[in-house]
Amino acid sequence: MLRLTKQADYGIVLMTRMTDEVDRLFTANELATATGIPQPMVAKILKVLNRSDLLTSQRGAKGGYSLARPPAEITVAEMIAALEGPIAFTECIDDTPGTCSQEAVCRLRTTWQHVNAVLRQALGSISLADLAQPPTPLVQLRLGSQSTTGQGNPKTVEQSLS
Amino acid sequence: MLRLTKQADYGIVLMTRMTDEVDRLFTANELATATGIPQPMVAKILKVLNRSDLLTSQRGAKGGYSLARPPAEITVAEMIAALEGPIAFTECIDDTPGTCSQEAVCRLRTTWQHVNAVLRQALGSISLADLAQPPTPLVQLRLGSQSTTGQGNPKTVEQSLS
DNA sequence: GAAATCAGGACTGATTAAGTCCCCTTTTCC
DNA sequence: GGAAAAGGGGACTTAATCAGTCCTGATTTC
Repeated sequence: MLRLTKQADYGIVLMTRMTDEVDRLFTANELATATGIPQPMVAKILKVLNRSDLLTSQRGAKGGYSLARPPAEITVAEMIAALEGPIAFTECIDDTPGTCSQEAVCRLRTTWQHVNAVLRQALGSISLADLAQPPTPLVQLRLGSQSTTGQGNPKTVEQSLS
Repeated sequence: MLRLTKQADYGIVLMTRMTDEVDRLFTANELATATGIPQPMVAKILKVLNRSDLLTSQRGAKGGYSLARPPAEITVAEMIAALEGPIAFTECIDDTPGTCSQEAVCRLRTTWQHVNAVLRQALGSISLADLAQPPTPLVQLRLGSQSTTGQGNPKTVEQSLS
C-alpha cells in the first residue's frame, strides 16, 4: 500500500539516533535498547547500511557503527534506496523494451519516469540533518502550484486522500 | 520495494485507455483484450474505480464504464489512492499518539507528514490527461533546487539511485 | 585466548498481493 | 417473458514479499 518497509523505517530511525553524537561509535545492541527495535533486526539493518556506505563500521570489541558522512550530506532518498532498493513506482525504468506487455503501457513509460524523478527529487531534498532537528517548516514545497501541466489545473485533492 | 501494486498500475493503464474516447462506454471484456490484462483482474479493478467515483458504470447489456470526469480533472494521486489506499510512506499519519513505540520515532513524525505531503502534491499535480498525451516535459519539477532546508544542500544523488 | 563486535547468509512464519471464481442484479432485445 | 450481456459483491487460493530469528565465521581488544 505504498508504505515504506519496516526495515527502511527502522533504518532511518537508527541513523537519526546516530546523528545525536556524530563522532561516537554505536553498537547494534546499544541502538536496539535505545530505540526498542529488536536487536537482530537492528544488526541486520546496520549491516545493510554499512554495505551501502552510509555507515562505517569497526569490528571487534569496542567496535560499532557511525555515520559515514555528515548528516547534512545524507539524504532520505539514499537511505531508502539502500534499505529497499531503487526508488521507482513502476518497473518501467529499465530500458529493455518489450518488458511492458502492451502498447498502452509503454505509452505511459515516459510519464512514469517523470513521476519517479519527482519522487526521487522530493526525497533527495531532505537530509538526515533535517530529520534530526526539524526546522519549523521542514521543506518548503510547492510543486502542484508551480508545475503547469497546461491541462487545466487538477484541483488540489490532497485533503481527501487522508 | 516502494513499488505501486499491479492493481494500481493496471488501473491507471485502463483509465488512460478510456481517455481515448471519453464519451463511449467500455466493457471490462473489451478493455481486457485491448490491454492484455486478465479479464477478471480488469473487472475487479473497474469495480473499485467505480466505487471511488472515478468511473461511472451502466449495468445490463450495452452497459460498461466511462470516466466520471474529464481526464484533466482526474489526478494520479486520486487513482492511486482509490486503488491502494491513502498515500503515505509511514503509519505515523493518524494522530493517535503512543502508536509509535519510541520517542525517537515520534521525533520523526512531523517530518514524515511533510514527506507524505510532498508525495501527494507531486502525484496530485499530474492529471490523467497528462498521462494520455504527455506534453514534452511532463512536469516541470524543481523541488530539490528550490527547497532550501537551511542545512547545507544535500548533493543531488538521484543519478546513483538507478 | 576469551570476550565483544561486526559480516554474511539461511531459514521460518506472517502478511500482503495477484488472480480466479461464483452467484446475484440490472438492462437490452427478440 | 426469457435469454443474453453486462456490472456488483464477495470469498477464496496461490504466490510473493516482509519481518524477524539464528547460526557460523572473522576481527579486534585486553
